[in-house]
Amino acid sequence: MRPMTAARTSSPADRSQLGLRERKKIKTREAIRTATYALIKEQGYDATTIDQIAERAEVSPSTVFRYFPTKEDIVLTDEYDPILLEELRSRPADEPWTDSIRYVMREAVRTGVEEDAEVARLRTHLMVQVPAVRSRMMQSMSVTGRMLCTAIAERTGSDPDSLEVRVYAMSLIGGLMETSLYWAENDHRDDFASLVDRTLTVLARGLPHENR
Amino acid sequence: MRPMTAARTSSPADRSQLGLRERKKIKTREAIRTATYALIKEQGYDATTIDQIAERAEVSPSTVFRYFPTKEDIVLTDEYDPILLEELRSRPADEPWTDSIRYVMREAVRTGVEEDAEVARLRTHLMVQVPAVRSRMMQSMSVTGRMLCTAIAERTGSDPDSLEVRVYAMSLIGGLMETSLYWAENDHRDDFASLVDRTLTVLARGLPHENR
DNA sequence: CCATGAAATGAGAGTAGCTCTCAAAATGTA
DNA sequence: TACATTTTGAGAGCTACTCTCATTTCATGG
Repeated sequence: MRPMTAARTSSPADRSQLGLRERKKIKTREAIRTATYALIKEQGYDATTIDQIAERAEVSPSTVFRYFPTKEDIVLTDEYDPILLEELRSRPADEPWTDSIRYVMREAVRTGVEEDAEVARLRTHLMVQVPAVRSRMMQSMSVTGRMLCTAIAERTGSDPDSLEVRVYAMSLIGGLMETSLYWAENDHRDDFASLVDRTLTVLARGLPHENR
Repeated sequence: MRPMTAARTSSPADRSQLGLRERKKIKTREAIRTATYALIKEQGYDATTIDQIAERAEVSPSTVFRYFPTKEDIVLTDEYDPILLEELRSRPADEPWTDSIRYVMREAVRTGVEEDAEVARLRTHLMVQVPAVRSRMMQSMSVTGRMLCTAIAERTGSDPDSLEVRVYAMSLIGGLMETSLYWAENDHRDDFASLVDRTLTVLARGLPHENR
């Protein structure tokens, strides 16, 4: 999951371990991202072309596509899923697993937003503004959903491919997606962690105070 | 909502009422859709170009884009939302609204699949196979989600823009989306209405038989 | 330190979705 | 039949994205 978090650049400690080649690749990746963010802030998403990004990052357009499959991915890509899965597995086995999910989600959100609040805001903002970005986000969320399925199945001893587990996971994803949009639409005024908390409560107990 | 239903072509009775112009427009629209479905069945989605579609439908490529904003829309577009909203409003006020939703969803699904089972299958199949189609579907589902927000808010007297209502609606949408995918991935062997029933149960009561 | 192999990059051509403009054709109306 | 409006076609143009191939950059063993 990566509701709207910053890039998880490998820590500087690791980087000096790597060969010149690897380090250069990381630098290029960052250069492209940085250039993209800057250009989008200046001109908006649609007005920013790959050629412009390439020029500012001082690479060729070909290279941009070598690093990122699509324009949306430059803004969004990150790999939080394995970390999330790891954390979910490391929760005590006797903890009710809905609590585990709540804990892990809150944790993921916290580190994500804290790491680079500005990028988090830009990303959610683009999710609201640019349909292509929103779509790409949903797509990556659904990958996270499949991962959640395996985690939930492990924990509950059920089949990860069963309709029930899949529906549960995707409803969770859908809810969290909407939470991100809500946050951005309200100009990031709310505390995102609290919003996530409320979301998980709704998902667990349904809408409050109504004739259900 | 339109989980994977057929085109709602206006009934023939209405059509003769319209002028030549309107009738021709409807015919063109249908020709483009028919051509697209046929070509996709022959060659697959990606291999089918707009030019081919235009040629088979005997219109110019420009006209194709005049009728459908994107290629995905040729496969997916329909407007069931108003009907869904209408049906939801016509449910008795004292019925628990979760029951109303269950009833309306089941009804929508039933008419949708019955209307043209083959198209329903093709659509869900494409949702699984083609990321662009899936994305477009999710996008249109989220529109349905907003509509659901107003309906739920009407019924429960809550704010349609509140986080809780929005999260609830989108988790519903996410769950139903996954149901469609599940149906297609299992080669449409299951009875779709039953799947929807199970989905709504999960959403209402969570996963069964587990340590929650 | 250099030669050899591998990996990364750049240049460029090509495809297809999609937009926009403008003139021609089809249709409704007086 | 003549005029006004709507619909269509033709075509130019933009951009994301793919693929190929030559060139450059780095790693490594002698």
